[in-house]
Amino acid sequence: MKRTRRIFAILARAYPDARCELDHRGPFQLLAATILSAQCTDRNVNRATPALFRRWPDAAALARARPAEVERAIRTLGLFRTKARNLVGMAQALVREHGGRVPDTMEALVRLPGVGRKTANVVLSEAFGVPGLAVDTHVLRVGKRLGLFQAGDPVGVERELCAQLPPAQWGRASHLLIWHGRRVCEARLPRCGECALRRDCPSAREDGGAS
DNA sequence: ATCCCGAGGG
DNA sequence: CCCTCTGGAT
Repeated sequence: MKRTRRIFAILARAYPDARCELDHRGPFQLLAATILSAQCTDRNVNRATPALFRRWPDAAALARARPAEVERAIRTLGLFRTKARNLVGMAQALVREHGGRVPDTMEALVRLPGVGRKTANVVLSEAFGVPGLAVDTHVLRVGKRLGLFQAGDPVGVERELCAQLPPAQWGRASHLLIWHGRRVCEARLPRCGECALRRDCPSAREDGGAS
């Protein structure tokens, strides 16, 4: 759809620096950092990862870690019990089934503990250059306000957006929507007054809010 | 009080 | 569809 492409062109101009904000070195650390990013800000994640990766730099090391030790390293992130269990389980699965390497297919990634479609698409597009559109709460909210899709579920949204954009743009499109959702098109208080898409958004309101 | 770049389970 | 897991930031 032409409108969708125009919207992403505007976003690309507005946010030339939009990118994955998780600090990482290579596919494994990206995967780990992305798992940690659930329900907490990437700023908090980036504060915890240096010590985490210094101690457990790869899958082989993390696979042998004691979950309680990992919990202590990520305690400030919230959901630390679940995340620690998933990190160690993910690392063990990598060692057991993939020789300690991060797989580069959606099927293999979503089979790892704690890895869903969103995380898998981040890893695919960021680490492997495989086109993947990551749908999170921001993508859902911002896209709905803009009227970019009909679906209300992540899989349906992913399918619709992918159909409207060339594969080479899928990864970047994710970042642009997330970036915009965090900075301007916020959940409670969308700042329509300073939104680059004001003229193109059906939900934009003059008083600075959106539906 | 409420939210944060989710995933798993009922 | 719903719920739970979690603490830090605001």
